[in-house]
Amino acid sequence: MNKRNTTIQDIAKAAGVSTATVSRALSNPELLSQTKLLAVKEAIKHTGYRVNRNARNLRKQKAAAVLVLVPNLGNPFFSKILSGINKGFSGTDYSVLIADSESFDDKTQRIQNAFQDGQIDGLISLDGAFSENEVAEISYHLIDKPVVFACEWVENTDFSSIRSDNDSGARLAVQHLYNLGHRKVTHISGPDSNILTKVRQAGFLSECKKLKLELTNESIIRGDFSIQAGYAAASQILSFSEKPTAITCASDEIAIGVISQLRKAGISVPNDISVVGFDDIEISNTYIPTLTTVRQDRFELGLSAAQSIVKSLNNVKPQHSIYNKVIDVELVVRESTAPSLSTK
Amino acid sequence: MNKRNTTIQDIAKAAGVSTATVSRALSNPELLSQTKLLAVKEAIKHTGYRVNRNARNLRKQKAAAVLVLVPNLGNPFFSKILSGINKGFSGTDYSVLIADSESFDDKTQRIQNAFQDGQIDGLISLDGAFSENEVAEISYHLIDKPVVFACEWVENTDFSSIRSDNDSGARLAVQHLYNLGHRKVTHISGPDSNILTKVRQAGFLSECKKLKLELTNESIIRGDFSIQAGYAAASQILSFSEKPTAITCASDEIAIGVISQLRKAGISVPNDISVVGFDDIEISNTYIPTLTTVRQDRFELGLSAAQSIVKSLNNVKPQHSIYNKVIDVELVVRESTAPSLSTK
DNA sequence: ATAAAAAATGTAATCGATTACATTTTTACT
DNA sequence: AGTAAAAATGTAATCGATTACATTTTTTAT
Repeated sequence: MNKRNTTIQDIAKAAGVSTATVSRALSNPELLSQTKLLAVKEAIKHTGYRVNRNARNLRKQKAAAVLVLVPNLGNPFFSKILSGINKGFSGTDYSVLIADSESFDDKTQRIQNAFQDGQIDGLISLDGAFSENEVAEISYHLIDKPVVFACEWVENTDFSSIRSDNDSGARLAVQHLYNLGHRKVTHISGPDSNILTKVRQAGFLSECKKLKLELTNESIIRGDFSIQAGYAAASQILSFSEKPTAITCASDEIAIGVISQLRKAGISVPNDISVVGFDDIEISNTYIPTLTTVRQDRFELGLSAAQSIVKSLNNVKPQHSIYNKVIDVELVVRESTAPSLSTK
Repeated sequence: MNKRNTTIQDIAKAAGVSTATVSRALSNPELLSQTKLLAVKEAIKHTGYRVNRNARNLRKQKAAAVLVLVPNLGNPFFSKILSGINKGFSGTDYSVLIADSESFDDKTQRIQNAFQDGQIDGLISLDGAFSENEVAEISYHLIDKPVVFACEWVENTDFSSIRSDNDSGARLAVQHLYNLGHRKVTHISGPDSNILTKVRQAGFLSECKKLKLELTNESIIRGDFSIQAGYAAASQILSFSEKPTAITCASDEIAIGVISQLRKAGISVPNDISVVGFDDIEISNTYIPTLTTVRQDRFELGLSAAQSIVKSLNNVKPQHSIYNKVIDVELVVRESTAPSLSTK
């Protein structure tokens, strides 16, 4: 009933070898003679033996696990990234732990603890909202531990990161609208402190200047990435004396909020105003109208992050090379944008 | 540089006590005298000592982790459930491991291995697609390990489960349409083998009978839960000689697909046909028209599942009581349903 | 004041694998 | 054949905590 676990000792006995040999069969089979290796394998198959992770990790001072820090697990935006991360670790023997930034007060402490407890070997953070202090703490305590940011990142730091080409994305949106004849474009951006907000907004402004589009203090509306922010922004736009003919948004959710709110006010997208989103989330292809947007490959983002961690974890000597990868984005033209009326 | 970890030995020395005392201070402080307890606490604070999880788990034969099996991590439907699960484990010292059913061939094997390796103490499965054989395997090998299904479940088994009241949900939808005067209703269901499909479909049929609504072989259209299934179903409906005046769907995604496709064919929702969804996913409140749907509380589903696992894990003697919880659903009336024309 | 019971603390075995080091066996070369 | 080098294997210490059991200290009751 209360049968003891099969251990390496049992296998050793069954195969007529020492425990060292069994252990080698497990992790360095090339060191063994065919005879013994076979004997051990046979014994293992026979008993259904599996190595005890805790024992191995204790001895090896490893965790065989990686923590993924998600800013808000409830937000579906992250699911595709998680899926990519999972894919990246499948086939390795790392487990993926998930934690929600929102669920604890002191992120830094929590991360440090996890490392120190021997719970994790590496960190993937989808959350770029770290203060200077926090970054300093992490850098100091986690030297030689692999940390990579995916999607978001922290400015002016030495952490590796995988990100989309947000700048190009913002520019592509403006160019597309420009080509459709639009000359008055407004950008609805994300929360001030967010790095994605900054980059996309900068890209927008820079491209507008390049194309000599008029810029006023009504050219940028601040929000967050939510549908509600879209509602609010739309209401603001409705109050402008001179309305834009097109809008670029920092997220698809904003775009959807905007479209829905504009429609309530009797303004049709794309007939009256064109709208471009950012992300290409699931619904964008089914919303009415379907959404012209900048696609970022969230799966790839997660996959690359995972692969980069696996790589540095497999290097015997922890190499400190910072790895930055920028993933191309793509403009997906759908129904929410149309030629500007003024030029028609 | 290569400083050894602070261990319980160091604390013992610093506090002038034995390692046993330190260990007790950690897990059973009530056994100690104030003096010693304080001394140990002081030493711990001073050194920033943290217990090594692997050592503790090895000795205790625990993992302090739980596996969450997700049918498809990329599907945003699950994110809110995950969020609830995470909440349920926050404040405990269990970690949450995540795995994607899709990413491995042999689910059962994978689960068993994780348990056997000492990687996990319990399992939450959001995936109800287990064959009889698989269930038998799991039941046999995982007696006394807490396993709970959330959202989906497996019929005729002794596993605990947390589920929404899918039957009531399906009935509420029909009643709502009935009250609006609809007498010809079609149900678009999910994949045949899926348990949610079965229950919601049964509820639909039963309620139709109860209300004496006409049922034909066009009353149920088979699909899966996707937007694409909605497209396909809409096309089929368009080909019916006698079209329904209302449609209930096994998911919001289906509903959105249907609405979008119907609109392309010039049929307006809700003016020509009413549509009810199921789930109340994020977009439902912003889609155009906003979606009348049956809300299931996904966060609560995850939270309850986590809590039930924590409870059985904390019981010293593994109790085998099967825990089944059914969570109420709620009909959320929005714009996609309207009184039937024929009765107006 | 003393025996018995209860509380506090300590000693050392234990969980199950890995690996440094030692030893034996095999191979290669003169 | 004899020896050095290489390969294979074994012995036993080790990772860091927990806990059974033993011992000491304190409390309680007579």
